[in-house]
Amino acid sequence: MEQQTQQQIEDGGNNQAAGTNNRWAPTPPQLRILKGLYYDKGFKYPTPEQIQEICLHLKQYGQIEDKNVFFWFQNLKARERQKLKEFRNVPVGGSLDLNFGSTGSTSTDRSIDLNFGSRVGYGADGSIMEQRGEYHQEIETLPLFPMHGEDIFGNMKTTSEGGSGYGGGSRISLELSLNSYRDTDMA
Amino acid sequence: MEQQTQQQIEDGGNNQAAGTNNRWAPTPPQLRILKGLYYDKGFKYPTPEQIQEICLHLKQYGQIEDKNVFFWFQNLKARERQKLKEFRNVPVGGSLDLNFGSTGSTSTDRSIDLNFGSRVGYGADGSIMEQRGEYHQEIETLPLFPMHGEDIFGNMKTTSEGGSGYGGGSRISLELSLNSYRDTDMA
DNA sequence: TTCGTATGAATGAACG
DNA sequence: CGTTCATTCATACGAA
Repeated sequence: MEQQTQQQIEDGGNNQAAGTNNRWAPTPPQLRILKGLYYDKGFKYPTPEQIQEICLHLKQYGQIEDKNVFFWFQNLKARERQKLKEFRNVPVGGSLDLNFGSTGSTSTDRSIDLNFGSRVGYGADGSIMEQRGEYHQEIETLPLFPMHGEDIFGNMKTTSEGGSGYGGGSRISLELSLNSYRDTDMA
Repeated sequence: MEQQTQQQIEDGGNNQAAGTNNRWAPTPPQLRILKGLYYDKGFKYPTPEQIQEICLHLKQYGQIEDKNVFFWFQNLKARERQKLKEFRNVPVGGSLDLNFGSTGSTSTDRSIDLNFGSRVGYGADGSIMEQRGEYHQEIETLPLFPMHGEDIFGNMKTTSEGGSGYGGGSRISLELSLNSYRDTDMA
């Protein structure tokens, strides 16, 4: 995704250039309303329409965008969840170990679930191939798209709804497209 | 610097062994190619076969699996749509509320419009035409969610569609909620 | 200044 | 497909 998104936060007419406020921060009234919705009303899952509405109302208390409201709810939910999860394994023996609130540096014992292909029918291999000994650096003299004479179209389940009916007819154009991005600078 | 470039991507030689980091992160070349396909080529709906092909090609730029490509396209499509959804919606009353969207000042948003899905189409005047079975005109008073103070602490998921789709209801109650925090004093 | 924490923002992954 | 979850990056701010 574009990663230049979080820079200019659209001042609605009042601009201060020097990187003073790059990042939105809720004004006290905004924060009060948001918290009121979340905690008092238990309003935690606003729909996009409701996000707009909230945002619209909050605009009278300061500059704000839809995505700010969106992220605010997302973050609050996520962090509440996270805290609960970390409280669960507090040693019941004795000493309180209040290590929550840290930025994930504390090694928690959350089991990593590499559930693969659970629902997404692309049924790939699922094998985590370790990186090769040396990293394949992006070389300028990248050879043309290597002939995939192998049967790469073999183990695909094709259960995706995207099945347009054809079975690889557009391979040529895709190949060309991929090749056209060998070393263009657009990152 | 107009880009903060989420570091974490591809430590340049040795990806972490299994266990430390599970989440795939596109390397810059991979990102470049993917974005090129999506934006420049307008390639948004890869078939499973094409996903494999793309993935195979991208493997020379770092570890990657089919599902990563799959998710990448899914997420980009979803978020672009979500953005459009949040930034439209001028109140039907006719307020002079404009410049909702804003992040596009210096953004390299070269999103080439092309065949959307099969759900909504845009008229020449910018109006949105539902292409499904029926219309739904008035979006004024629709008691969507019954939250007025107390019994809301259940598990309200407020999934916008109540059957016929189209959220946008709940204006009344939300407004009330917003108004109720006009001048209360709380933390 | 440096460090730690709180939090906005981004995005990969997954659910229904 | 739209929405939600999980994890991480980035940054503002206060304490040491």
